[in-house]
Amino acid sequence: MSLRFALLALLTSRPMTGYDVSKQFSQSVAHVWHAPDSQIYPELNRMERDGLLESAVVPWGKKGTKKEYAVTEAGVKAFREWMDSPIEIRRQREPAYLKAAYLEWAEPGAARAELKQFRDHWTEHLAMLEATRATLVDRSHPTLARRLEHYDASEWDRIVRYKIFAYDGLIDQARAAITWAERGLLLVEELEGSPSTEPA
Amino acid sequence: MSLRFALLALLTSRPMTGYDVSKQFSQSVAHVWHAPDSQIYPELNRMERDGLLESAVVPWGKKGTKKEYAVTEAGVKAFREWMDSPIEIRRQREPAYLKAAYLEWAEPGAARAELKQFRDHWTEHLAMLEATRATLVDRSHPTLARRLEHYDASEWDRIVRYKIFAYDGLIDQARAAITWAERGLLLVEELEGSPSTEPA
DNA sequence: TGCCACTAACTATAGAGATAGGTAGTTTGT
DNA sequence: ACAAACTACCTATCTCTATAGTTAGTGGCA
Repeated sequence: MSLRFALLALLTSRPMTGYDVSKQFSQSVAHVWHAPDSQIYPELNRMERDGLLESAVVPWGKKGTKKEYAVTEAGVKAFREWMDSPIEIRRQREPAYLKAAYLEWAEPGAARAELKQFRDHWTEHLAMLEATRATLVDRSHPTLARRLEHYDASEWDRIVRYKIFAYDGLIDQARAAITWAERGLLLVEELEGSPSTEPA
Repeated sequence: MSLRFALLALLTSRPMTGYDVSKQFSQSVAHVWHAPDSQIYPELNRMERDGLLESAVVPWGKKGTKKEYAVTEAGVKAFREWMDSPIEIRRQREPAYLKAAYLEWAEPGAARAELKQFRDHWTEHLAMLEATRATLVDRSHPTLARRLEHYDASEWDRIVRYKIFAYDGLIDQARAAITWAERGLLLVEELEGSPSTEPA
């Protein structure tokens, strides 16, 4: 059910169309919670049906229209309630660690390639996270800027520091993943120097 | 599709009944890939249908029987192929980081409680991981011991070190999560010393 | 003999999520 | 005038996961 609250979180910064939401998602909230637009549109509909959002049809060009969603009071209440409720703990489900545990079954070349792929993915991801973190620190992040408009300047520091805190957590994770993959590469070099032997 | 390969991984150590698998899962592979038995039983059936496993009905007590699954050659082949294929990258989907980014909406008390809950969950999890890691290092881990029987003693070190490597990654993750939660608790103390003010 | 915890093996159902499409209007550049 | 890219909004389908049951035999002990 977190998708619903990720959407509420985003829409508290300003009203948006489904399209806006799906674009914003890939730039900001997605670092924290990813969703494709095939999930976003139906969920927005359901949230409107449940009274958490209200929509206004606004003209777009000559003939076109678009639907802009705004969070209702009930939506704000639901979001606050979720914020105050215990977090759901996610179960471990990460193919990389599963594979790592059985690396004796892999071709040395494949093992190396996979560890590199994993490291490179996280390196890229880390760069994105650090770039976004920087836009939070200097407050140039567009969604953040829109969000701060609703608040008194005395609150800004508090709000921004929570966002940075979230990114710091993600950055730590990414760094840990990269370090781990690099250790893995060294391990494969050490153990698979000669052609691998097969189990009996 | 990783469940299928997690099951294959486990069953390469020795043939097992569905019940064994679901028990073993919670003790070993589950640290790396969690699944409830309502997923395990149907998946084992499908794997048998697909020829990756073969089952033998063995008597149990006076009237009872049980079904023991063993990996077929096709199963070994499928497992090896999966091991050599690129890892699927999981999208970020972690409610804790989502919440952290919007902590200005939470009651200070609730924010503290959640961060503590998160930290305590990971602390517990870390203890379990470290305990399991220790049984790998001294080779007292039962599933590992059964697995090593299929291999020449010269291979043991290699196999064990990959398992330890996987656990090291999980341990790093757990430690990072705990450190992050503790930083969060300090942050909440710093920012929420006085009663929180509401957005305009 | 009766009870209880455990072993064994599921089923049913709903919701979440991934992948892959489709349709129609708008804006921009050539 | 036309194409290409972008905005807007979905739908369909399949698989994956979570939660909560069900049914039946086993082994021990009070």
